[in-house]
Amino acid sequence: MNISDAGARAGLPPKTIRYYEDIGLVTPDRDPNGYRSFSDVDIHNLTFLSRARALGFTIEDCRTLLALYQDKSRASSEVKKLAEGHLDEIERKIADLTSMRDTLTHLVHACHGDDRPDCPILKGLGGGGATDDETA
Amino acid sequence: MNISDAGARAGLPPKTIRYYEDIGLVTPDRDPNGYRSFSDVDIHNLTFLSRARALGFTIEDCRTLLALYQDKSRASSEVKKLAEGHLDEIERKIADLTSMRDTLTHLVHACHGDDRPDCPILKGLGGGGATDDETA
DNA sequence: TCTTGACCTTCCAGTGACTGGAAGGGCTAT
DNA sequence: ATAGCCCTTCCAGTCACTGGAAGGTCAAGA
Repeated sequence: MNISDAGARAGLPPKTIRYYEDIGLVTPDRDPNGYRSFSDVDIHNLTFLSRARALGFTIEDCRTLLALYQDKSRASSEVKKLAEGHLDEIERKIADLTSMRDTLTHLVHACHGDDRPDCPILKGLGGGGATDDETA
Repeated sequence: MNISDAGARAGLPPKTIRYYEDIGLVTPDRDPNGYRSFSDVDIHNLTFLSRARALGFTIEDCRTLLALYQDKSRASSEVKKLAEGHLDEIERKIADLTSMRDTLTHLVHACHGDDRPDCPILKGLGGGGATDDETA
């Protein structure tokens, strides 16, 4: 199967698949004309990678996960440990973003947003964080 | 003031400040020996940038915000529009991460995590998403 | 005076995970 | 033969820094 069809099945653009080959995540055969030829196993592995990436695992995590996937004698604890570590990372990112959102929501709500220059958002960024009267 | 002290006040590493100068966000004076010399206004602008970056605004957004900050006749609606756009982006990221977290949490909970090879996490990534018995 | 150590300077390269584009070759249908 | 689409490789760019090398400056201490 050609790279476009493989990509359509795995849910990945051809460019990304070439990149994955570059960094050694997949090793498709080649047809006599030099075209990559993807087997069912290749497609399967690409789909695995696509899903793992969609869950936010880094490429290096994906490399490890794929190796564990192919190692029929792996310990599930290894997979779980990796997944839990990633879960922690996701939680941390959500917490960071939520904190940003809360601060920004506060500032946006305080800004009337008309054609006058007075702006609590800019005050919040430049000043000490007060939105109107700092002498309270 | 030297770059290290300026960085300490603004909450930015010297490297980052040099980078900000490279891309034209700040333009500190120079002492006769070639060292950068940061005025109070420079520190203020750097602090503004540091806070805006901490809220997740891109560098280009920061450039725009800084220009609006310095333009005493800006319309607050422009600032608000930019902030709301960024807020939408943050919400989208939180939604993406939350979806990842939910899926991953489900998989992690289904995995016993011992020294046996059976692993619902890998099954979820490789197979159709089933965690144990697909013939149900 | 000399040296040490901490600062400063510029410039180059690397990060992560692609993505865009150029230049050139292959395949199929008309 | 030609058009149009696919394939190939290779190079450069993204974003916001960050690390490191090579070299200059300055204040304090022996």
